[in-house]
Amino acid sequence: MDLSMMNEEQLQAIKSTDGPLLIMAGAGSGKTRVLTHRVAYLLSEKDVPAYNILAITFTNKAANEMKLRVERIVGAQDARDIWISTFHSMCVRILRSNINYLGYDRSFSIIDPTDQRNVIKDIMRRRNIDVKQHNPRNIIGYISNQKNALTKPKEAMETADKFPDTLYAEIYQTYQEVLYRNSSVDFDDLIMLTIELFQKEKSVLEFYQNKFQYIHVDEYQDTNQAQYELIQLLAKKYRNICVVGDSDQSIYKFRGADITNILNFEEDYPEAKIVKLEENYRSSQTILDAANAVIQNNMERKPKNLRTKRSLEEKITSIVSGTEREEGHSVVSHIMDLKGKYKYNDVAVLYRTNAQSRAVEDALMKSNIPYKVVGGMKFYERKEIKDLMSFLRVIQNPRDDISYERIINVPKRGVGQKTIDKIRAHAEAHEISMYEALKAADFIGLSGKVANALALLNETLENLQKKSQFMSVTELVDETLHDTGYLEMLEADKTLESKSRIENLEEFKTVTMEFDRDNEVSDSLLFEFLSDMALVSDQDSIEEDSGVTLMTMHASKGLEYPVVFIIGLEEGIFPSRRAIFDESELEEERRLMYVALTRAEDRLFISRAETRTIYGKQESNMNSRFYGEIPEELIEGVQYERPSVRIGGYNADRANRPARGKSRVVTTGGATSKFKTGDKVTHPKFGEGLITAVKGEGSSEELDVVFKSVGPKRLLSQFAPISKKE
DNA sequence: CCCCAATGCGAATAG
DNA sequence: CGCATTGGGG
Ligand SMILES: Nc1ncnc2c1ncn2[C@@H]1O[C@H](COP(=O)(O)OP(=O)(O)OP(=O)(O)O)[C@@H](O)[C@H]1O
Repeated sequence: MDLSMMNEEQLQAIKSTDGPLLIMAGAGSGKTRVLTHRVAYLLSEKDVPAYNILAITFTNKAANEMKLRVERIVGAQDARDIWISTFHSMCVRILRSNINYLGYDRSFSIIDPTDQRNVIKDIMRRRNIDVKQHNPRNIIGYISNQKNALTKPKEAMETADKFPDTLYAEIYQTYQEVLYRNSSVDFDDLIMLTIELFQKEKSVLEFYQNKFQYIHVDEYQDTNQAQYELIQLLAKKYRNICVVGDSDQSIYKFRGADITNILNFEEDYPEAKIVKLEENYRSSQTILDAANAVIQNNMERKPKNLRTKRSLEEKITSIVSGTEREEGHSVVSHIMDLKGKYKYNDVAVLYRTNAQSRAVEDALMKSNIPYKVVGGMKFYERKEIKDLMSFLRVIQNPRDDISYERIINVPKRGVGQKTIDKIRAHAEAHEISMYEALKAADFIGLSGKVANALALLNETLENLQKKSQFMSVTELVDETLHDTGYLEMLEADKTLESKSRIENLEEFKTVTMEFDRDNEVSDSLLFEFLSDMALVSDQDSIEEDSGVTLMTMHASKGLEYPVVFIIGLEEGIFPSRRAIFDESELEEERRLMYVALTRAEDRLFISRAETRTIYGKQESNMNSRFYGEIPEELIEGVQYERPSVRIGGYNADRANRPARGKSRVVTTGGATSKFKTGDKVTHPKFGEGLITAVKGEGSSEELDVVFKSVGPKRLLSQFAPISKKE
């Protein structure tokens, strides 16, 4: 096997096959390449059977790419039995074979996040809990946290000691019962239930422990407690565990990721070997210098320095625009300037929130530049697609009342809330599913017309269920749309909207066709299709075709582009307003900046707007502190002003001054305002403060002020007893 | 039961 | 601003 293109450390990582191994891989140091070759090395040089190898990747796309690369090195035959997948896919696979031990059907559904929300709201409604007092979002977050920490409802109830946790724990319990009755699981259950299974059925755990003698985990810094536990269990017997990660790239704390997993690896496995990959093969020295400088502002980190053989090349270009629309146009004009040197495919535009894509999209569209937006409002979130998916889920899992309720009146067959309540009551009284309950329609007390319509629906579903056993997914979709009358309903309605729905369903069939191409017809086909669909990530759906790529910085993790734009570098946007006053959240934002910076190979553009429209209101934000953390000699396109204020340890020097550059200078806050971002003010009660944002205008103008004494406050300009200092 | 218009309220990152 | 809920008339 040819390993000549590997450097010394990479070789070490590849060849240290036995025992625990921690690969601390800096950005762009070739960890993906190392992981791939390590797996290939195990197969071809160490004669480890593919059957005994597990590799966990962060996305399905990465899994498929790794599979292909391993196949290219050792041949498809030798690679066939290897498990390369994400945590979630792995768990689906394990649960599919074993979930019956936990009482769920093996045809279980993976609940859609929207349905999940509806289940929570429904539970709240039944318990007369006001959704205005308790945001379902918080409850979903609570439940997710519990599951990531492997806390069962019972335990959550016992340990909850303060409101609203006490209430949330009860909702959690009911929620879990509802899911169980529906033989449905949510994303977090996939991991938690797999662990539960392993704990309950030792033989199953032993089976997988013996199977997975060589375990690899990519992006280990972003694993959560449950995933950590799962790996611990699996690796316990053979202790051949190789984890790869970079603690500076941990950006998923908000969904439970725990950076201490990677930091404590050496304690978990005292015999662990550690290999550091610190040579970056991706970026110019300029870009790397910027990234290193920024991340150095994080206090809670082990020092590390990435090196590269590349030299100081083109400087980082700073773009300052008046509004977000102008920012979009600036980005586009810079992209046009790159014509000849780079293709559209080489360019990525990164931002903090999905909503920021809009202005860039508009500008790209006007200039006829092809582009693709990753994530955001997905194709699969459209009504017609969700309806179809609900039909398929019910066909696959008749216990899935959650999906059944969605389609029970689609197309319209005169079923309303009253009818649903009746069926539900009957189902609950007899501890059966609604679908099952309808077989006894006569006893429920429905009107003849409705009862007939529902009997027909059930018959249709039963037939489709039979068809699902021997049809391809594409065929089944066609049959479903026809038999249920869904397509007919859309065709009968001649509106543009219905036309577009039909088109979308056609489009959906290209997805099913691709799936059918790769998968044999079997009685597991529909299950696999549905679980694959549930687990697609944003990165998975990045299309290959030419165009500029727009995505959040989170979605960009692991990717690389010759040209990168980072937009919206403003306090309150990036770092996010919600992170500004919490040191550890701020460090996470900074790591996100680090990830974004290190995506770039050659050219990097950093951009901000003086004012932007947020929820219909004009706001003006200060320059992002991250901007100020990049050494100025690496940046072109901006002149700096003298440093001035310093508040709460935040170096406001360059950062808070409206920078002057290529674009043009805009006075923040508008001409009518007395105050502008960056002004130092005094307040009779709060003392000295700094204006961090000016919103709205005239009498409704609001000021965000950070006071030295009391921290952040929002004041109405008109009434605030403050005066400008200096 | 269905549909539309008015209203009111919330608001990040994601599998 | 955009979505979800709500209330009234058909
Ligand atoms: N030994 C090598 N010689 C030349 N190029 C290499 C070598 N190792 C890796 N590379 C290149 O470096 C780039 C970065 O590799 P890779 O994507 O694996 O990095 P990474 O460690 O996953 O980065 P990140 O953590 O930032 O996502 C790739 O384009 C890869 O081809």
